[in-house]
Amino acid sequence: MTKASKRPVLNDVAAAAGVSVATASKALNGRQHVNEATRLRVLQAAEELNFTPNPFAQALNFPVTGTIGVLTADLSSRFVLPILMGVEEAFGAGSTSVIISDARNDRVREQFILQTLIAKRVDGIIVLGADANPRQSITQDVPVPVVYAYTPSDLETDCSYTTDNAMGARLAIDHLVSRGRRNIAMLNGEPRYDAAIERGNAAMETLKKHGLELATGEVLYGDWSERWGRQGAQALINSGLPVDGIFCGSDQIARGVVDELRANGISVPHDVGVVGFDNWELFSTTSQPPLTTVDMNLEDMGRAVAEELQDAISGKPRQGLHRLPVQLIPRESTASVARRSSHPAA
Amino acid sequence: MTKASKRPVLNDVAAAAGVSVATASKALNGRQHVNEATRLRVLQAAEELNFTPNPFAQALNFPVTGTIGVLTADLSSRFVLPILMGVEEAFGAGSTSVIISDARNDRVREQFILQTLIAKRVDGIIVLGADANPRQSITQDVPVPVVYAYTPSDLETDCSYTTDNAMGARLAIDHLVSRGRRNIAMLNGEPRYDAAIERGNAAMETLKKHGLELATGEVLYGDWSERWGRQGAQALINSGLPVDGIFCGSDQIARGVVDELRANGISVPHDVGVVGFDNWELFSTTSQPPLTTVDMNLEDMGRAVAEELQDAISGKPRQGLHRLPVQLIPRESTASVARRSSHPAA
DNA sequence: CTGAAAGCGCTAACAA
DNA sequence: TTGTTAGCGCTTTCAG
Repeated sequence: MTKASKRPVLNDVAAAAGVSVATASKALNGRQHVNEATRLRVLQAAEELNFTPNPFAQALNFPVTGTIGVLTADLSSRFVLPILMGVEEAFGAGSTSVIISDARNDRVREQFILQTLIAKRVDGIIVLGADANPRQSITQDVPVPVVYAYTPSDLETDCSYTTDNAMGARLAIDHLVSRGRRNIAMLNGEPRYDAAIERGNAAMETLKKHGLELATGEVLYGDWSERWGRQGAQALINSGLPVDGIFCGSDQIARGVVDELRANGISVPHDVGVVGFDNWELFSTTSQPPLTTVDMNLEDMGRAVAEELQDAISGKPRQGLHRLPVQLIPRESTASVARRSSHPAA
Repeated sequence: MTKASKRPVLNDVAAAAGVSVATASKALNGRQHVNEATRLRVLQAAEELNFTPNPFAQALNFPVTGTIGVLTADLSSRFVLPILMGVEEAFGAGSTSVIISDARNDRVREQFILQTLIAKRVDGIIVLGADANPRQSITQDVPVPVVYAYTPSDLETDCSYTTDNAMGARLAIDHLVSRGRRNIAMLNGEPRYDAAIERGNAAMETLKKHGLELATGEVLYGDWSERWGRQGAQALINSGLPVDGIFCGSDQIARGVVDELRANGISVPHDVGVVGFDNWELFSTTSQPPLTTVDMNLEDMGRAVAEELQDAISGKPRQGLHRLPVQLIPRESTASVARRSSHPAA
């Protein structure tokens, strides 16, 4: 009965190459003062033995450990996942590993997780929220750099990344106007979300720049649901206003709008152009017609945050709130068509 | 300029308590042969200094490292996330940390990730797939225990957990029958998925046990979409068959069915009872009426897999394919109502 | 250019 | 019951 073959350690490599561990170490780590020939021998020995250095032993010699922690407020959130994927991608390629913990919207749990993370000696922490309203800073509770994603910190001295909601609204309105729409309404989400407010205000300002106003005089707030989209559309229809463009606070709202309009014999995009927000493909691409919408590029945000944290860890911290650019995805719900407005009908 | 205060190490605790590191170690780890009084002193010193042991130094002394790896085929999959949350919850409470890596459906990337994980000395690996079709085993490529979740391994000697699709179909059919439905059709997903086949076959068998047959003679296969749900419903209507119950392979299909039936003036559940699969709340609860559906309890699966891996790591490996029970969630789409079938109409 | 030796923080025999 | 000592696997002076 043979003993289970243990993993090779540096000593084994050194022996196989006929050198000391010290030399083997230098050779493998690309240090200088090693004869090129011996370096090659060491490298080859390591290769043959299938040697990988024990990261725990390495960590013992270095101040950084090569792991970072991600603290999510709510893993199941649709916004969190893409960001997480971006983070994962940015770090996964390199040699840092990502420990993910979900606080499940529980403050107590969050504190516990933070303790655990720092006990595990993470080099830095990413705090990942599910909405755009600022949250309480944790930076002072923790001895490592922290970067906030999506949900910014309430401290200006922290480093946060979030979405440029105003830009999204601007793009949406500009797009509708460029498609010849002049009577634009906005069906927004819940006003208790900063994201909704930012989108709403920017929409109004942008219209003003075009010398226009909202068809309804003001932004219509509701919640983020399809149901509200249907209700809102119905209300617009009932109002008798000559609305020819609707900017929605989310794709779900837009989906409801499109369905309701169609149900009332109003053609999208022929009679009314509709723009959504989020590019949640489940809704934006399966809608009939598919939705023009604003994509927040959340995976990019994940990558950006990851790089920011890397920098902070290596001693180049930045501070402030960074708003990442968004992108308009044009689809059929605002396609250019010969329209009523060019030949004003009854 | 004061030097940045280093983290306290065991030595500091020992000094503060006036004992040696050895004693301090024993005291903190609950070993015996320590005077209760000194143990208390050590504990208190540790508390005051806010000491947490360096996990890397600990790992150096133990065969296990306290980290496990999760290899996901596709992090963005709706099925993967709940399982992941279960895993996270099961481990997160304890002291093992979970490293998540997403292969993005890329075999090459998958191999790379595996190398990385074993280089990081994970104690075990969970392979998390996005569908129920067996996948190639990786167990032999890796020196640690592996447990497969959702997507089982193609090796019977591996340990896999997946959904009991047959049970789901059984529950669905039993439920429809118990609600008095006798002319049941099944609109299933894509036949290239084992999950679809298993659900389809079990549905037929269960009907047979009730002395019934599918209203259409056979299972109708399509894809997993709302669109197919609408098409299928339309086809059933056109067929003129007296269908009073429809079992759908997914909630999305069911959603399409319900919408199409309503659009044709057919009442759910009054005229036709509809059962979905997945309990994807986005669809199941917002559908009108809300859907009776089968919940796969994926978070439980995550927990089960986590425990299984724990056991395997501590030397109690199990093998074979485990099918986890599912659960019927009754909602309005099959509510009991005075129905046509009791007073057969024209 | 190479290797012996010390040490990172902790645990575990073994003495005392 | 306690402390001394020797590692775990690796990196890094510092002699040679």
